Amino acid sequence: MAHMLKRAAKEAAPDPSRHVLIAGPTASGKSALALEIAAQGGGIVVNADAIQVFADWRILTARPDPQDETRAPHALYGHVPGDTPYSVGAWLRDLGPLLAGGERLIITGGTGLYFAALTDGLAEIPATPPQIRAEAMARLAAGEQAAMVAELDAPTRARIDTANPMRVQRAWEVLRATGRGIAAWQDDTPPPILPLDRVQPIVMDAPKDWLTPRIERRFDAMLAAGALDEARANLDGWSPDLPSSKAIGAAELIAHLRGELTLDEARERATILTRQFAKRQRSWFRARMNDWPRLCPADLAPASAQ
RNA sequence: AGGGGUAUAGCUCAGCUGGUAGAGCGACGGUCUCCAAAACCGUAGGUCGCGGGUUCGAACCCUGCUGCCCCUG
Repeated sequence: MAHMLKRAAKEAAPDPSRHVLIAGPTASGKSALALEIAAQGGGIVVNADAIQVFADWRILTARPDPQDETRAPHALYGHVPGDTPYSVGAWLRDLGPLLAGGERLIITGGTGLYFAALTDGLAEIPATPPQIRAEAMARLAAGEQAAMVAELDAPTRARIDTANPMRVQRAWEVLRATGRGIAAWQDDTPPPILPLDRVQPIVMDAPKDWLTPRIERRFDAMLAAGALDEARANLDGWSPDLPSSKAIGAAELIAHLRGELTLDEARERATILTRQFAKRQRSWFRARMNDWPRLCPADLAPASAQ
C-alpha cells in the first residue's frame, strides 16, 4: 500500500519546483499524501483548513501530530488563538510571506473557499470595523434581516442569497463600512495569487461509503488520543461563540463533560456532523474543482489506515 | 392472571368535536468571493401495529388479536 502512495505522489506532483494544492474532504488522507510529496520533492506543508488554524482543539481538529511535524516543515497550523477571529482574508495574508519565501508549498486542506480565494482571487475589501459588524449581528438577532436586505444596493441584492443571514450580514456591513456594494467590490477582484495553471492541484475524490467508516474510526481514534483531556483543558471559560468552537465535536465533548450528553451521544452527534460536513465539501469540490486532477484515496490507502 | 396506558415517516413525537396525515431530527441533492468544520435552499419517505365492525367517509368511534410500558397479585 505504501508504494501506491509513493507512486500517486510522484504522478500527482512530479515537478518539485511547483507548489502543490491538495483539497479533499475530512478524513480522506490528505495529510499522508502531503507528507509523501514533501518527502519526495521537499516543501512546506501549509494548512488550508479554516479550523485547523486554531491553537486549541489540536486533536479534535485532526491537525498533524508532532511526529508528522518532524517529517516536514508545517505552517499555518494552530497559529491562531482560539478566541481570535479568523477568515479567508487573514489566511491569504498569512500565506503571503510563505509564498515570498521561495520554498515549494504543499497547501493542504478542506476549505473550498480558501482554495477559491487562492486560485480564483478574492475581492480586496477593507476590513469591517468591529462596531459595524456588531451592529449587523445585533440587527440580525433582532429579526431585521428583511430590512437589511432592503437597504442593500440592487446589484448586491440580486447576487447574494438573501435568505442566508451570514451573507446578508456580510453584504450589509461592507456597504455600511465602505459605502460601496459588495457586488461592485467583487467585480474588481484582483487576479489570483496562484492561478491553477501554475500549480499542481489535486482533489481527493473519496467515495462516501469509503469515507463514512473512516470518519467514525477517526473519532474513536481522537478519543483514544486524548480528545477528552483536550476538552477538559478547554472547559473552563468555553463558549460556543469562540471562533474555535466551530470545530466539529467541540460543543459535544464539552456537553459530555458537563453531564449533558453521554459519550455515545456525543460521538453519534459529532460523527453525523462530520459526515454532513464531508458532504458539503464534496458538493463544493464537484461544482468548483471539476477541472482539478482527481485522486481516489481508496486506491492508495488500506481501509484500516487512518 | 387482573386493571390501566400505548402502538402514526429511519428516530422522537403532533394530529381540535370522524372528512384518507404533519413537525423536528436523520437521509438524499444543491448553493455559497472575508465567521466557510459557518450559513442557507430543495427533495424523498407513511397499506396511521394487524383483523373485523359502525359510517357517505375512520389515524380518530366499537370490537378481537398482537407487541411494548406501568400498577396490582
